[in-house]
Amino acid sequence: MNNVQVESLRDRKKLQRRTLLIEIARGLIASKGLRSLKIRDVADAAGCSIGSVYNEFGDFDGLILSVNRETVQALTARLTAVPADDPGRHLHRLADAYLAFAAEHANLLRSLFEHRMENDRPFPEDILLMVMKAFDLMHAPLVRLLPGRDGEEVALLARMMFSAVHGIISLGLEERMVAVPPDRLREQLAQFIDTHLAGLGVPHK
Amino acid sequence: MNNVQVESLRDRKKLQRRTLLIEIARGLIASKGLRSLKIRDVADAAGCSIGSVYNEFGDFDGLILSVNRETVQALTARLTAVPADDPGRHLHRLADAYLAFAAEHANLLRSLFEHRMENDRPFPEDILLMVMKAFDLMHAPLVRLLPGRDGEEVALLARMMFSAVHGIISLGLEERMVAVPPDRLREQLAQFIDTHLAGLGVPHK
DNA sequence: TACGAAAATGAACAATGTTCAAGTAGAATC
DNA sequence: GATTCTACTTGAACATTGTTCATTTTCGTA
Repeated sequence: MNNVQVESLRDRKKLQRRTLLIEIARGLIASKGLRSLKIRDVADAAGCSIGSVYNEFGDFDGLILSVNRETVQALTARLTAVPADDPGRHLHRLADAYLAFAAEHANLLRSLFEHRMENDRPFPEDILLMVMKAFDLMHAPLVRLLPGRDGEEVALLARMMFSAVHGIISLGLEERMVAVPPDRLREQLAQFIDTHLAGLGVPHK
Repeated sequence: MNNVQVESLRDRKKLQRRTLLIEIARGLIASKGLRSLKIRDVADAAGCSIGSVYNEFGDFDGLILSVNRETVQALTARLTAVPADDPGRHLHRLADAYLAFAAEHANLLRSLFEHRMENDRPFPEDILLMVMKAFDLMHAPLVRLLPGRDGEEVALLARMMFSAVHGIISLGLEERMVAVPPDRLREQLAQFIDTHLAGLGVPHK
């Protein structure tokens, strides 16, 4: 069997529209929040019928998940691009990058972390893995900063630090809860990481 | 004017039903998640009409907010009841209490933090204040542990620590993201607080 | 060109939040 | 106790929005 398919006109148009639909949905979520996203608005903006959206994504959740998938990909790409020179600086930069992404795409990140599936359907494995991979990015620098410590301990520590940073950022940016200005948040995150590293016995430069 | 109203039969029934409706809505949110809450289910379970729910809460958001209001009250009560003897132990107990509450009422806490209002309506002031007050509970022990430090600095630190604890717990309990067992989380939180205090220069007992 | 598979369509349906005209029950007045 | 008035209750009807599917259209292939 030949898996190298010739890209037909049909395939090209299909992919093009899929991309367009995700693009439109992302724009709507980003600007007005997940709760305001409507299938009909997406279909209208894309100039196609509601049925085509269903044909492409199965259901509403499918569309949302496709947007969320790309969100976590974009986040991971951004975090992965952070230079990994000095491990201490690496941690700070990871936190900064996360903050910048969260500030720019607050609603998209909320959609990723807060969206619940209909009827307890399982959360897609691939998105879960990508989130885990993002969580793990603090692992490498922590290993370098804490040589000799138990491997699993450091892994848990990495996940915990990431969760802490996530909490500080997501509550910090929550407008309804008197948001801290991003610059102020940036300082706080830096202080948080320094303090925590000091507590772990890492000498400060 | 006399504000001491005689409690009429009408008032008593009204309050009784209001309480019942909130009770039912809370039970449904707690057991099946906010997304599964339906006005008709609530009205049916309470043995009244849909219209009466509207009459009492204005709209769907009103009902949800009433449940959330009681959730934050219950949380605050629980955190306030924590003994405040030694400031270090106080911090640990606050985190433990938060964890216990979150583990017992995961869906209610999600409803409190994740529910978005329709059409950008403002978040109710009183709930905001109660959440802020809960955040502030870490302030007093930190002041005792860090005498001589700038007041505003400590206030920000308290909010940051609370946010970090919130992040560790809420991501840690997220089943879809491979939840950490509560006992394991408890250890991690204790370690987190100890490490952070050490980093702040607080001598460990 | 003719045929068949795949996709697109949108009317109809289902679920669910919301409104409101009409009815009912409790309070107030006599 | 009867009457009147006010406030509450009701549920049918409506509006919004996710979902389905028979029909039509489009595209690849023989």
